[in-house]
Amino acid sequence: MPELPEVETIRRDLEKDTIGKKIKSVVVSGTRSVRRHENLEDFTSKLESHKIVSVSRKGKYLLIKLDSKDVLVTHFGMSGQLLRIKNNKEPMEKHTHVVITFTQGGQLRFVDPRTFGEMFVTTEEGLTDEVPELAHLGFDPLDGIMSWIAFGRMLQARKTKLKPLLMDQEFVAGIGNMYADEILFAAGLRHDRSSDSLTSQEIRRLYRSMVETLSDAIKHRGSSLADEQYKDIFGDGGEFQSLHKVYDREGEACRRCRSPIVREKLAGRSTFFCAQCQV
DNA sequence: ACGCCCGCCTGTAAGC
DNA sequence: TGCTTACAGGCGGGCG
Repeated sequence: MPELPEVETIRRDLEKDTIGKKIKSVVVSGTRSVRRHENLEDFTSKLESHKIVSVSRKGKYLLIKLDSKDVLVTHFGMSGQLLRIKNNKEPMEKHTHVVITFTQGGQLRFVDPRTFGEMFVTTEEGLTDEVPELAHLGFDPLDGIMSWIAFGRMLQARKTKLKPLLMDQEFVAGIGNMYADEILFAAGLRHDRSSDSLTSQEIRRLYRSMVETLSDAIKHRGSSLADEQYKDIFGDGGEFQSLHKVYDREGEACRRCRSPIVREKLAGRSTFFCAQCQV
């Protein structure tokens, strides 16, 4: 499940190797991955014969900007992958939904078994005017430093449980179920603590844990778990899962206090935490 | 405003 | 062994 660290890893790799490339053709199969356009022609024609000028990211959204001022937006959902293919003749992976071929040779392929992900093209202005999910995104935790006082005010302004708040893309962009658990462990805070109950020390710890956990995860090229199948553009997994403190470690010893990691179901989602270390 | 549930999907794994 | 069922979750929408 690509969250901020995984999308950032994809972004950095694409930036190194697709800028300046010109799109020759785009082939879409099925109706699930490109669903915002009235017709597929509208999607493909906005991409074909245009050059990639930059690759950026907002939260979990990948933004590939073109020389036409249009932007190809990719959201990975649960199982989306963007694969950089050097040889166009390589056999298609199952669940390949979009194939972008470059004039210089090579392809980008969007593969997505669960089809929660999507691709669409909008204008640069459209990112803030026409796509509410993007326009309403909260701050990016790695995009500049926020004072912990400002962060504390934001927490105070809400009276909600910490975990759902961290996962609220309108509050802070890019954190999903997995990194929310890791961040809360690092901060020593329980998932169900109310956001307006934190001491100033806890606010600082939460802010620092958020930035450090996400940065560390990027250094290790994200997390790949058995069933979530995150892969980078080369088809390789990340390395951060081996450094997880709580996520997917039910019953295993807490790396800090040795008590078993607890798993709870909340709103249909798994939450992993240490009942000793998190208060 | 908040918390929770559902539906959308398919691959994997547990259960019978 | 083989079938069926449960489970994983991002996110929008709906409900209490």
